[in-house]
Amino acid sequence: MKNMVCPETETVSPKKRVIIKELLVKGQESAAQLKLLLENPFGSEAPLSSEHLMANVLRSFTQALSVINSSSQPGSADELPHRNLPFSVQNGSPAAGSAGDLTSRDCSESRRRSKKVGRGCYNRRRSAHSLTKLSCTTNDNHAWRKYGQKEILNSDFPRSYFRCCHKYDQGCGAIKQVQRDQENPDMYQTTYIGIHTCNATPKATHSVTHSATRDSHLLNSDQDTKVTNVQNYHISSPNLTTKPEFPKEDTPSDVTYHKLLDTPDTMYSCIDSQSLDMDFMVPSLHFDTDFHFDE
DNA sequence: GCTATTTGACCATC
DNA sequence: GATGGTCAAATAGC
Repeated sequence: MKNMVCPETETVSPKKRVIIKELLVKGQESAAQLKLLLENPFGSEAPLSSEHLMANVLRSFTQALSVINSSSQPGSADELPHRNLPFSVQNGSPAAGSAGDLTSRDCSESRRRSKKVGRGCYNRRRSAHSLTKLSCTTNDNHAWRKYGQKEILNSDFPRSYFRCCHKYDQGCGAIKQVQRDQENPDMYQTTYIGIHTCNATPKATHSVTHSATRDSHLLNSDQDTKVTNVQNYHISSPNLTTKPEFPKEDTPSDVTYHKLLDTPDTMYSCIDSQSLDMDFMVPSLHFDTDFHFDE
């Protein structure tokens, strides 16, 4: 959080400054409440549960970051980001799937006319806001659709590419890349790029896709009523996965094979990698997963 | 028949 | 030219 003041904030309008300040203050208050709750879980009189407070923290900072980021967008409106806004607006980073996705959709039109024409009219997402997580599971309770897999140089395991199932129906531009950890094959390195702009709540995702339906007996039988708070990040063993091995490939074809972590979607996907300090937000929390923020 | 996954090809970036 | 990200036809599963 020490780098919270981004260059973009220096160009934002006074109106936005107020909004950003309010959001940050709100987030800080929620974080403080969460800290109290965690320090004294039984004696706390906090009106909200830890997961609600966590969600509030994340929501506040996410919205603040979105406002900051949107200020760098030409023609961006002076208003709070809305969940249903097109990905390009909310995400704030043209490379974070917005330009790429939109142009890809445009290109898909021409692609129908000619297979050879229009390919490659997407942008790489290297500069997109991304978050890398190392975990024994790849499940984040979102509905993802695999769209590619690639052998990576100097890596024993291929990298799988997923995008949100609501890319086309809701324009959600969130994607993620999953790759087994080189040193510890039981662990998965998951990189989240872009943010979820879809309305689908994580729990509802099982009914969205065939794949999710197929695996819903793993997803929703008991986990989604159980795991809703941060304590569930403490996965003690990779053996918790219901499908420990992937016969055909080294990365999961569908993350829903794994036990749920029920991670709040915003935890991964709505964080500006340059300006977030998790320790500031939740100083006493410990996650089994290692968060690593890319540049 | 519909939908998700696989996989080779294409293309942008480095 | 090498590498990585994405597309889309082919295939598989329900």
